[in-house]
Amino acid sequence: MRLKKKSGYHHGDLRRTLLDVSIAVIDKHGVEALNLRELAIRAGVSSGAPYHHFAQREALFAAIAEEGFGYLEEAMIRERDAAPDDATSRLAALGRAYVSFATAHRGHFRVMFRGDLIGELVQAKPRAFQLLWEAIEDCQRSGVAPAGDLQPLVLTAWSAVHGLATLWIDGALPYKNLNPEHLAPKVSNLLGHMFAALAHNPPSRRRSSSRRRAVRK
Amino acid sequence: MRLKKKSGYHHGDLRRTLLDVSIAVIDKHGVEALNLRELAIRAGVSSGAPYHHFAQREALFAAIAEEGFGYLEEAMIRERDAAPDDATSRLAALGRAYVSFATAHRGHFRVMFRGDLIGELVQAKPRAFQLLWEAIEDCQRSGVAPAGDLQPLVLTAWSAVHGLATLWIDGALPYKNLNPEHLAPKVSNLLGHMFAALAHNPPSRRRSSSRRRAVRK
DNA sequence: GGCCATATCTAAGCACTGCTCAGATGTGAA
DNA sequence: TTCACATCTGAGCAGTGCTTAGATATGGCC
Repeated sequence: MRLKKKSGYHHGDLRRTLLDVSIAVIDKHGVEALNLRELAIRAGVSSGAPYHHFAQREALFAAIAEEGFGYLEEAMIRERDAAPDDATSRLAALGRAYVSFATAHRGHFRVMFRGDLIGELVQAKPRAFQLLWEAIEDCQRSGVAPAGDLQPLVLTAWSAVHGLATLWIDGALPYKNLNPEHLAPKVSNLLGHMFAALAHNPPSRRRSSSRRRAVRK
Repeated sequence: MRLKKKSGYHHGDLRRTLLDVSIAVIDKHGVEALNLRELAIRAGVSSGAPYHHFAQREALFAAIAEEGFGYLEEAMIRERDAAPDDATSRLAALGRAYVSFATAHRGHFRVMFRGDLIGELVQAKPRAFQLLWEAIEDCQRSGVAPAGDLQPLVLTAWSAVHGLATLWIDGALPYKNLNPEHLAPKVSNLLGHMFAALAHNPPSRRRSSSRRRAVRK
């Protein structure tokens, strides 16, 4: 990870190298572990050099986030268009793509949704959201999502995939020895099936069927 | 936020004060903004004093996280036991409690699930998870959750509420002017209804009903 | 009350950050 | 070849987390 050093003085493509090394470090050790001095050394350059490409640390993060949102959108579109030609499958494909992206590009994802927000430098964010929105709209049109307000549906779907990705990346899942490539399809498919089931069987129809629950505590 | 200063020298309850000030700062400005020197000043104490209560910054975070997981569990139990006496309502109550806790205690929540993991100092984490697990098990017994493997159901439910909380706290939701007290019940209820619907209408029964979707792009 | 082991706090200082800046060094166009 | 410009160097500043020697208060003991 000490890319193309063209001459002794001018680096060649320092900007790209800084991004790549940063992403690798963040992927392995988290955002807070990124150190500009060490970053410069790894890129084979002096401590002040990075500041000619990124005014502050935050600017570096913003660039990584922007790149990440682009990749995410591409991945979602790719998987959606490769899925079987029904609305439920396409929705599930978007979900799979979201989680797959997050786990395959932890470095990007961590920066994209880091809690201590940067400010809204990133504009690509809503596009992934819109893909989901459209997919669920398609589900409604096909009768495989509940009719009515879209917002709760979209929010639930997005929250589910985002939560799964986040929990996995943060190592918060109590299931050890379980890979996300296995989990993501399960959750995504379940979500698709649940939308369809609720569309065919709205809650008012089975109000009576909830029996007393079993013992607790 | 400069609590009980008993004498000039000994503080009185510096440990508690440090925790409270930290939580307030993290709530407002994020984890990275917490500065031990400024923290000491705000607590009315010299820069070295905090280290007699927390060996390192991480130890402070660990204490906050531990406290947070305790509060979370309490809140979930409280809301569950106050809910109507059917499995679906109780599951929804747990979800509401999770999101409500996160938004009402941003400081705690941010530390509890901060990406750059601390190490597994915190043992309370699995308990909130277990509450969810048991609630969904109850739903299965009452016939208001799909039969079969629990894991995808639990994972989906947890991911949904965790994702919603996370997206909200990080300010990533494209809906501005919308409060989580409104969102959380919607998503939680939807989840409960979807579990019930899928239990009554498993996917195999309506394989044929997904029609062609509408135009795209 | 007086004494002292102990917990608590102070303040100086070390190593390491993010960031700045004056000046050195290449590069490409004229 | 010349020179305006982009790029990089390296020293240095201010602000971190953390350490440590020594000062100060507290509570149990007689």
